[in-house]
Amino acid sequence: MCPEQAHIPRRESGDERRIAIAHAARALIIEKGLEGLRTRDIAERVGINIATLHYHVPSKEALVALVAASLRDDFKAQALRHPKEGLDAGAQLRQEFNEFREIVAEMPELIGVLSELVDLSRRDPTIAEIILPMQAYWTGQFTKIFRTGIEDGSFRPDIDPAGAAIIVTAALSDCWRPHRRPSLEPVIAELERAFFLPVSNQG
Amino acid sequence: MCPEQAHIPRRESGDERRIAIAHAARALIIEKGLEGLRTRDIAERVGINIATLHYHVPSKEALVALVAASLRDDFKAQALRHPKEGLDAGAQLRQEFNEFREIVAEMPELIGVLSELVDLSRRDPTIAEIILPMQAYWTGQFTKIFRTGIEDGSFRPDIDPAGAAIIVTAALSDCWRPHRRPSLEPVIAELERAFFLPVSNQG
DNA sequence: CATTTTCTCAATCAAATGATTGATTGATGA
DNA sequence: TCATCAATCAATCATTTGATTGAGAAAATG
Repeated sequence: MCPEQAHIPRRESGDERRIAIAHAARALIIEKGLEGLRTRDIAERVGINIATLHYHVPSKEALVALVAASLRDDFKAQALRHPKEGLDAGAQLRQEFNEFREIVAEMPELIGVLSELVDLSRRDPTIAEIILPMQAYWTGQFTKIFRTGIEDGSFRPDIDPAGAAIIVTAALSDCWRPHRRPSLEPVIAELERAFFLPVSNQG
Repeated sequence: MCPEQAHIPRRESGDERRIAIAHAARALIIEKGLEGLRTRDIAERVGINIATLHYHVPSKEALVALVAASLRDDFKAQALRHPKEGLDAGAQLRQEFNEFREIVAEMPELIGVLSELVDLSRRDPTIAEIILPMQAYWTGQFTKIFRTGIEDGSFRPDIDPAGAAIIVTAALSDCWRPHRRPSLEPVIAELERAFFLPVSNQG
């Protein structure tokens, strides 16, 4: 009767499974690209049958949408972990840079998958609905920071906040790519010089 | 004798066919993404049989490499069309911006396909061998321009040429995406303000 | 305990897809 | 005129791949 079945495949709850599936999918998108993403590979990495995967996530389309939502949740959680109230514009900008450093260090796949899904958004409205607002939010954060920084005189007065925000997010995203990774710090430094007002006694 | 047979399936030379295949593939990569690229679709768009396509390009891998090489050739041709000898650094930078405007206007798919292949380079050494040097060349052009512009005093003296070059290429590439396209001019303007020295009578 | 719900898998399907085969056509040159 | 070769296609193959079916085990519910 074997009261102790050593190998009992621990039964996960639906949410846990879906999170595990999303994370496996993210890793596989980085490894093989969106064009190399296979439901079988995901199931194998999670350690479940393909049918089980389809039980939790009905279709591949839904699966990619799940990945998109998972990115959004991680981004949101990360932003909430670093409140920016009470900081001046300069400190807020440096805070954003630090958050990006943290993402690159702790969730390196996040930016890469995001960039693939931004491309996909061009052709897939379902994904666009999740990804574009997230990207707009990130750019918007920088726009706000630049606006207040111009007002309080810590940034160059002739900055176009929206344009500068695109430059910053584009440059940071670009530095995610492995062959650009070593350039992250020089690029951040150059961004600071490009927007901060030159103050002799700044630091 | 019917000297004009309206429907004769004109027989193309190998090179012509390969060029046509590369262009069809480029268009399809933009429409469906790398993950949606199908050899059948390419053959259909060129107007040939799949077997004929495989006669000219042995495998799908070779086909993507062909696309990469075709991008490189177009880039090279475009660069040669705009000689930069004799221009000062400021004019050279504006010249580069104009070249980019021209690419966006006349070969809008070029930047998009390039960006997909840069991603692919992370996983495919064959593609990396073609694409990364091309990307490095483009960045290198900006690096040189910044170096000379610092020396002749038209640019901010504390610019890090390599970092600034990455910022510029990343920002321009980002503005290729359709939802960013309207931001191209503001971004270019902001890039100029970020690197040119403020001169009251500059024009 | 009985019933229901949740979760899991082996087996299988149907379509998609990259690639090949074997034959045909037209041009070129000897 | 005939042999050769580049270019082309219809038909077909072998896998891959997203998805389904039907059955069963574990947990929750009553």
